[in-house]
Amino acid sequence: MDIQSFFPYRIAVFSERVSQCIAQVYRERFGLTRDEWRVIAALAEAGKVRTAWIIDKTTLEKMQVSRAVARLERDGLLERLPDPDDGRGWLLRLLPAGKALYAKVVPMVQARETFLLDALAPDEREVLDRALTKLSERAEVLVRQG
Amino acid sequence: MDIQSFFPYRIAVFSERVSQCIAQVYRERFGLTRDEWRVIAALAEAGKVRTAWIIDKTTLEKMQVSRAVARLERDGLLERLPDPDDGRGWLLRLLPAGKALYAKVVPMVQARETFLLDALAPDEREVLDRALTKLSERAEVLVRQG
DNA sequence: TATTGTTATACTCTATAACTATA
DNA sequence: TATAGTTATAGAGTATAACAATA
Repeated sequence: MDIQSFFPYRIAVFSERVSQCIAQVYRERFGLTRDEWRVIAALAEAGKVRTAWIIDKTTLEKMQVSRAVARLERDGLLERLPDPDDGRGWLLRLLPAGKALYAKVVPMVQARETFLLDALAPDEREVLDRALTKLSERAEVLVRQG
Repeated sequence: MDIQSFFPYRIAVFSERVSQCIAQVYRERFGLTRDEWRVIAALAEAGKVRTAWIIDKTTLEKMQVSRAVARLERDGLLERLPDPDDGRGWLLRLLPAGKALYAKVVPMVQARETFLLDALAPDEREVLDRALTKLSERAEVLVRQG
């Protein structure tokens, strides 16, 4: 077995590199952690939502979301409102400072995504898209079966 | 921007899931860390090599390799021999216990890789392969330019 | 003076679970 | 009894750089 052609290894190295491209923007230029960035990105498209919705959207654990939200609230980027439908939970909403930050980050990371994907022809992009979906389903099967 | 269709996010989630599939084998069943597994896998195909070669093959930092090697040596899985060509370095080689461990892990992780890739038709696999290579090159450009 | 590999240190991240308040 | 979210804590991983030995 050649590790460098082993698919899971290739994906891990590739993913690390792509993540670094994006992290250079949200971390180095805007001081956000990955979790904070994900919470902001999820909130920006949502308006006002419950924590559980964020957890689902971002693929983060409730604990990670809890901590990221605490930091973002402390920094004045979002607010937590009591949930009228469930006294245990909160509704989360970006504040103007959070929206402004998001508006600055998005074009930069989207430019990077575009630069990456421009390496592919439209039909290659389609195949890649479907391949990721199919592989992801199979990976989930394996993870679940242990 | 919808985070769930943002390519770097999709790749990160996908990669995490695939890594988990493989880690279930080498970590949960054989007690290896990711770095230890990479060092063993690289060594297994190489025979006797210098540390620098491992660093190159595994995409790990010299410090991570140094620590993984120290643990693997302590556990009797590999040995370090003085490098006759360079008194600063070492030659690394798997011991029988290391080879035996590798021989047990490989079929299991390869079966998982096969199960994943069987989701794709041969031509899809080719496109995926080329796409990863092209995207990876572009990502490296971005990482380097900062 | 540069390079190989080790060690130190502080920091972040992760995983598990206990805990509170409410349903 | 179960669930939403918080907190505690210990362990693992990460990043930076200092360091000794050798080139």
